[in-house]
Amino acid sequence: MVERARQPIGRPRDSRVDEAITRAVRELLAEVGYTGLTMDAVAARAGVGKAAIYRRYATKQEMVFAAAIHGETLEVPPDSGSLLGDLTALARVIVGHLSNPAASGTLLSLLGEITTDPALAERFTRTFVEPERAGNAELLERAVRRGELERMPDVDLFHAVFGGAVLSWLFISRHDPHDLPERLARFACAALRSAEPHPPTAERRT
Amino acid sequence: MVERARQPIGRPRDSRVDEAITRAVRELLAEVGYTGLTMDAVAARAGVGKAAIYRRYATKQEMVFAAAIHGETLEVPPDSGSLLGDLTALARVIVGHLSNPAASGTLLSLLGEITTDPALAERFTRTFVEPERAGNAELLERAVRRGELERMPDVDLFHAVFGGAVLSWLFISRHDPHDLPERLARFACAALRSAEPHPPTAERRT
DNA sequence: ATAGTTCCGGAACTTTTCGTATCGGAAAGG
DNA sequence: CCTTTCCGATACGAAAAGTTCCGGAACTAT
Repeated sequence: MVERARQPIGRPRDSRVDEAITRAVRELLAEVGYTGLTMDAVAARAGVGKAAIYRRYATKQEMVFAAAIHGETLEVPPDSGSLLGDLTALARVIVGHLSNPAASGTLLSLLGEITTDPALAERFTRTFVEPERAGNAELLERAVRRGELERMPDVDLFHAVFGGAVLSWLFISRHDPHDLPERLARFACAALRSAEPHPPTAERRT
Repeated sequence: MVERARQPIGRPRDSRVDEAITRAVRELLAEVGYTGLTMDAVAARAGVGKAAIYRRYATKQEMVFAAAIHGETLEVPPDSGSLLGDLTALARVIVGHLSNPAASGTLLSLLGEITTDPALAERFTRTFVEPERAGNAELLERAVRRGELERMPDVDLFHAVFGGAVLSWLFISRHDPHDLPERLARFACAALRSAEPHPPTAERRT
């Protein structure tokens, strides 16, 4: 009853095959999109057999998801000394990631699939959404500690506004992103600074 | 040589077939999503032959696009008397439209396709994005005329922020939208009101 | 009325793609 | 040496997109 044989026996998997598959998926996603991507094309470009792919991923959906999130953690930008500077840097990080054609095409196609697949939605939330929300919260906490903000803002709302604005700017309006970070950061900064419960009529003042 | 026969001859198209196809597409999009939608399923549910579909739309993409935007013009909410009220109403309209499972699934899947199809992207912009941006501009102009805003804000940025925030809230964060309109309107209103080029140091004053 | 045109639902057909299975061979452990 | 698992290659069945034909119906022009 002692579970001992933890190391697998048999020929081990070739890590170069993993890398070739991931690279092929990303290239093809950028070129032909999610619906245009075929398993045979992935196998051909990666120079592997289809069996090698299905040994790793059960479905095309799973393969694409894995390739899309492979090491794609948005890092929190370093403390710039001001909320406006931090927000500008954050916007630049998001724009940078979403400007990658492979990542953007994958993200949008995945969003379409998510509406009908609760399990995929759950994984997406844990892998993508939660870490980014936590990063945003950290950035806002710095501003509170700095004294730029009196209290902690509505993190959920800020997260939706900031990420959603970049998403909409790039993929719905399809504008040039070159000066978006400055404009968006100024907009968000203004909103956060004047986040008083009741604006002009100061009914309660300690 | 006189071009006279402008009215088509032969059996006219049955408008009930158009309606049945559109309804079937929307129902199926909500149930199985874009990639899960098949032409055979549309034909079966609509109770029509596939030939009737292909007589109207050349491709699946075109059919879905047509069904998605069928009379889906976001109307500008009536003047509520204040910018905050107008923004809350606008957010409610957007949330209402995007909460429809058929419309939301369609929109997201379409976004994924758009990344690899410039022609589709162009049509999407003209049909969806431009009218909504114009509606936002009208709403902001009311606030300027009312005196709530000193000058016209950055409409492109506002449009991306407002729509993008709802999009992200619903489909990326996947939160409950019931109190989003109020929170988002307050956030955006605060940003718009304090949109001064240089905040405290009033260097130029006429 | 009748001929010509276009529509209708239904069904057969071709091509493409997903996912599985099978093959000979290679790389690891027992 | 033997078992297991991997490898690339290929073949296969099921499903689905898109095309095409059918017999019949509806509408226009003559």
